Amino acid sequence: MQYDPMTPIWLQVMTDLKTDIAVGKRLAGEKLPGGRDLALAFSINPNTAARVYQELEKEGLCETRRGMGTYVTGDTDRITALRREMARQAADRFLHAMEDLDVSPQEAIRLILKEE
Amino acid sequence: MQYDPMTPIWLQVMTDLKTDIAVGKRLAGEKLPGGRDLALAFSINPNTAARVYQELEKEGLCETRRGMGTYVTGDTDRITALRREMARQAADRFLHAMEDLDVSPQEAIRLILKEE
DNA sequence: CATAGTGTACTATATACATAGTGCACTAAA
DNA sequence: TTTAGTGCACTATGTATATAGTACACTATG
Repeated sequence: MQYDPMTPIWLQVMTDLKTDIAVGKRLAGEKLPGGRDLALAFSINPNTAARVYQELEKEGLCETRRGMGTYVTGDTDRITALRREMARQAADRFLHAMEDLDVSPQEAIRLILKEE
Repeated sequence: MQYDPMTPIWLQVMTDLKTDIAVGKRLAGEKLPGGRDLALAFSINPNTAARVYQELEKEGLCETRRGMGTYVTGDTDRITALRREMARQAADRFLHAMEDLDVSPQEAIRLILKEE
């Protein structure tokens, strides 16, 4: 995984894990890698890995139990909502950019269909 | 203008100016605000404003003449290409997000048409 | 109990970002 | 020539990020 130098690494790894959870690549209740293992897997510092889990927990997407590890939340409704939120957010960002660039919705659709 | 704390301010202001240039709100050859005025207009530090113009110049979107100020490039082809680039980039980012979230192109179109 | 795996809390260093402030050189115009 | 506007080059401070390294406490298991 290569990182965008303009975005905090913890945020990029967090987004990656969020996506995995949203699409079921990481299941509800599943144990996530330990902080040190996550650091190895993503080639980051253990401190940064800890930050990732802290932020995920703030959003109610995982639960940390001291001495045991970090687990994906068991709240399946939360996970279902997450995927909708992330898709909606991406769409809104795209629409906003199109608006700023004076690109019509029709032309925007043509863009995502690669009919350039 | 309010800033996203996760993104460098110079990049956000730069994107704002790029968009203005792309859609013709700032015309080719037009004089841009002086560094100190830009700082006032965007509520940023003059040093940060200078950074914005430096980065814009790196992308060939403006030209700086010492003692005179900074001007939008006269290269209209470059400006025309800019709008296409920015739109294409936004579309690609959106498509990539949809792919990660296992959202089909059809559903993606429904999202940007707000048919949820 | 001893151990491995784990989360957590520190110290320390380096870099980027954003701010504030000062000063100087260049350009055009009064 | 004087002035205003401008780009540019500094110093300095504070914060966030990311790294490295160390240490400690908790949990489950052998």
